[in-house]
Amino acid sequence: MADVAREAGVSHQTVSRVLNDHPNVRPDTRARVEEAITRLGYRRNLVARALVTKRSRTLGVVSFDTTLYGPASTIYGIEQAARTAGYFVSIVSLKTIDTHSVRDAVDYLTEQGVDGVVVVAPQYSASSALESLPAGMPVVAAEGTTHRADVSVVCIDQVEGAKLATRHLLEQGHETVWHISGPPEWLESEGRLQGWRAALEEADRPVPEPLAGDWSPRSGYEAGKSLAAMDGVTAVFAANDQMALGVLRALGELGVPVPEQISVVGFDDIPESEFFSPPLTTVRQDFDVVGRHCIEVLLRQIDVGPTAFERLVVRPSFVVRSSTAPAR
Amino acid sequence: MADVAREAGVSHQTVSRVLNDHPNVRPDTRARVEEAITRLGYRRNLVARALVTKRSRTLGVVSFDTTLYGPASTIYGIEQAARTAGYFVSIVSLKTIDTHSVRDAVDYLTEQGVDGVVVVAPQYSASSALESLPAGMPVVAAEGTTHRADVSVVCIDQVEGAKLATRHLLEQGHETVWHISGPPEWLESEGRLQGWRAALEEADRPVPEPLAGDWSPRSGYEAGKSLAAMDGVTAVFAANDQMALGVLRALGELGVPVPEQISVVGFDDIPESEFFSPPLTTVRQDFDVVGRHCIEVLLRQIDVGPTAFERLVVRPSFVVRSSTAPAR
DNA sequence: CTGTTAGCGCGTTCAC
DNA sequence: GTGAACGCGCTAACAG
Repeated sequence: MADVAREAGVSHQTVSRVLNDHPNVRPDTRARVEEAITRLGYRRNLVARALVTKRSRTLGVVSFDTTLYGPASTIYGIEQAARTAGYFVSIVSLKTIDTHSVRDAVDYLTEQGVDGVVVVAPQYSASSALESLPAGMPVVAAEGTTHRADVSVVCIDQVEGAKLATRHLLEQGHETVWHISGPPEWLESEGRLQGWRAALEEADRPVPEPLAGDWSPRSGYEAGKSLAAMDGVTAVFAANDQMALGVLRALGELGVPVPEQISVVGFDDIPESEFFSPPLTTVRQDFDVVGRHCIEVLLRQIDVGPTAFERLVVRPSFVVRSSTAPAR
Repeated sequence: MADVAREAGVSHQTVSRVLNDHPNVRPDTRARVEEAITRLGYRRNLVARALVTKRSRTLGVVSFDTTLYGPASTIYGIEQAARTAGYFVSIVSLKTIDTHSVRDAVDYLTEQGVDGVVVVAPQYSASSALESLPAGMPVVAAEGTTHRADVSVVCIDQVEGAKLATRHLLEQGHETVWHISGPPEWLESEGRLQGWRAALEEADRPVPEPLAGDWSPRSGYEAGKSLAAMDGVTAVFAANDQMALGVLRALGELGVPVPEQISVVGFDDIPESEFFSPPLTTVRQDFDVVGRHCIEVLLRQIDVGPTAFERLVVRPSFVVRSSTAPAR
């Protein structure tokens, strides 16, 4: 910066003003400085800037297994929105999620001087970790829940999504709908289970015992085999598309035609679902939007202060394809 | 830090020494300082530290569409390895990849003061962007290629993987193998195309015109329909699993039995492949390992200086499942 | 409109 | 083994 100042024949302060779009700079000095900057290929040092402004313009993201479609898409949305707003994104992906690991990750990010943190926290354990976070750091939870008044939440309405799926099946004339649930520690499992049960009860239908899955195609496959062995199963709602894929595979192996004999619905609408055999009817979640909302909320919190607690719920939509049909 | 020093009755230098595990500190003073640190809940300011050491302990990652399975897994590996080594990871994911956007991303990261950059650059355009990067910044390319002597590369042997797939099909007695390729601007498309062609030529077989895909299941679906309409097609090698899924879907729709009439092989081994109908024979890439290697190489480059250029090739493996069978 | 001065929180170099 | 001074590159506050 000193070099640029010398080159342009001004003080380093003026260079700083040009860099920060300060109004009080004469156009021609500004031009001289800008020219010097490009001539010297000068890049400012954001670390030094962060030291004095106490703002690093970096946001932290803590997530569990960024390899999964949901987290990956959410983070993508976060990153795009953050960069557009001029922020960097520093990521920590946890293999095991518990109160300590989330706390540690946030501490770690805090040392680095992040201005705020998004915790992608679809598990109860992660959500409870939110409770113990140090106050003062702006935090928003994506897909989480919390009792704290100073932590904002952005999430997709899981209950509504499950209702959409279940009602669709009921409208097709199915007597009831079986459910393959996700792992119990996930909020999304709980929400989908609730929505499914509520839709069934609203329609006065029997509520079968849900089958426990773990999000993996394999668990869906096992559940699918169990279902095929039972009597009277005509409609299945799997808590995600991977498990629905497993169901499709199991039924295919056993020669049970889908959707003729059994209708199947998933949840997520991963890019592959449209090309499953048969193409999967599913609930679409717009993770991108969730990511963008997270950044909006977080930046607002950073800028206007901790008063601006918000809770944003994104509505899912329903995609009908060929894995569902009217009951015979 | 001043507070801690006061609390422990020492100077802030001594606190700094304790924090950095400096040997010249008496055990009891060290204990006093450590106690003061925990009592005050002190966290050091890494920004200030970075300013004076000129090391931010942050690594940058530039990637295209982090939603895709390959990049997401690679980045996961990178993040794990980096954090283990005590580094932060700052991510930039590009929606369009060209020389300028990659350059801009690296510049952006440079301003932030990253100690090194991993460019996940499976496209030619990204690779060519590597050529124009400013010298001095340690850079490693994951899945890229470059003529620069100061940029290390870590990649998976695409040619070998394609040969594995093609030879497997040939060994099953198929006369030749058809290929659905990825988009031409991707290095991986090129490598897989080459490997497929080489394996065919080695065995003195006719080389059919490849069908152009774009990685999406839809493009595989279209290609599958074309293939079904042709005579004598008994074996297909799709350049990724998503396109293979599309092929499976198209053949299923048309009533062409897989693998009885047509055998299908994919590439990547995404978690879903095992549960396709039928389960997909495919080439497995260990993205995790690639990510870890990238960090190893990058850190070596940062520590020992720019002399340590390396090129690391990871071998893919082959997974036989039920989508391939002997030719009739 | 522009320059001067001070200091952000730390590590490094020297004294002691 | 420990402390005092100095400076990393920048912005804020004030002076001119």
